Amino acid sequence: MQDLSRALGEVVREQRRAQGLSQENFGELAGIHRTYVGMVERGEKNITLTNLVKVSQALGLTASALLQLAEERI
Amino acid sequence: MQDLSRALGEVVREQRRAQGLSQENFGELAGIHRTYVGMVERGEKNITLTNLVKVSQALGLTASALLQLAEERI
DNA sequence: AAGTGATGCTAACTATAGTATGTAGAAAAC
DNA sequence: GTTTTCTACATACTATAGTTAGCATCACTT
Repeated sequence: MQDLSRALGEVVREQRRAQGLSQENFGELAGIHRTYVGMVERGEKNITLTNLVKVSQALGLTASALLQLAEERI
Repeated sequence: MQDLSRALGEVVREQRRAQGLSQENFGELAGIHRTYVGMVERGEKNITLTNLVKVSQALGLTASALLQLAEERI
């Protein structure tokens, strides 16, 4: 979903900032590239399950919990 | 995740069968190809968010709820 | 045992997710 | 006001997700 990707991006950005991390720091922590973090946060990417898990873990959340936060925004 | 994909596949298969649907019927309902349904159920695919949502909706679940069921199996 | 429906599996293709580099601009730090 | 940090964006590349067709097998039905 387009809306869901956008909502997910918002949640990721907020949670990342709440942890005081730059996109670059966060990317290293999650094991993904800094530019990709930006794309996800802007809702430009249709993320796969593996990367959703990476992002979730870096935020200290389960993938389902992160998704639920995104769903609540729609 | 590999484990999570496998677990997700198990859940999808069980839920689909609980609805009395073949992979083909389910595929049509979800808007995805029957062989792809098989691949997902066998945990061979790293599903994207859009397809996770399609599958979830066809099962009458939210994406986060479906994912949570999968996570509980690991 | 022949026919039918459901699923597994392979293989080829196309679309796009994911990776990486470089540039530019804004905001904060100094 | 210069430097540093962060992010957006363009572009190009490569990996793989997603689509499709075809064939094999299994279970059930008649």
